[in-house]
Amino acid sequence: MNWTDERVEMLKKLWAEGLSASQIAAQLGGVSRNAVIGKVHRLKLSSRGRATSSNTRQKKAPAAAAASSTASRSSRSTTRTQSRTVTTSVGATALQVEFQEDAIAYQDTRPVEDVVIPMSRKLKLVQLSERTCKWPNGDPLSEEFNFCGNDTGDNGPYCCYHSKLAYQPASERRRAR
DNA sequence: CCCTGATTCGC
DNA sequence: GCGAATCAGG
Repeated sequence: MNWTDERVEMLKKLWAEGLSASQIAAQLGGVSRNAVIGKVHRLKLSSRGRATSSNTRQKKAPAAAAASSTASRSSRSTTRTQSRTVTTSVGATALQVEFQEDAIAYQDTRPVEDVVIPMSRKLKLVQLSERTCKWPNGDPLSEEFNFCGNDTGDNGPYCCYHSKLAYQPASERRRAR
């Protein structure tokens, strides 16, 4: 994936908007967070406006590591097999997702159905990791679409609440809702 | 642990 | 120029 003008502009825009590198990477698609950061640096538009005054990097010199041409990179124990398949239509006709820097508010105070309706973190389709609830809210085609995003805490792909909804045992069913 | 940006350096 | 690996911090 090469950096076309469009992509670069998108990057600048998103970066200026204050989105994190990973979010930008996800939105652009085809690039990693690191790629974005690297590009940002090359474009010299780091710091994002704010003077990072307290930034006096330079600590370690991994030169030694570089010397080892052998694949001593070892391996990350964590499985990076996430399914970043967020294909939210990028077709020619289908317009890009565009986040529109919408106000991420909306805290509808539902009449509490039974237990407790946890508030979703209203995450865009980004920032979802192995531990964030992937329960979708709303219409995927809508701009309002978002994911719960709460911590899953060993409940699989969903948070505590949503995993119950998702895997209703048929027995515990009925009262819910 | 998860995430963030920052830096280095082989390609 | 690019970006993975790595570092450092929250």
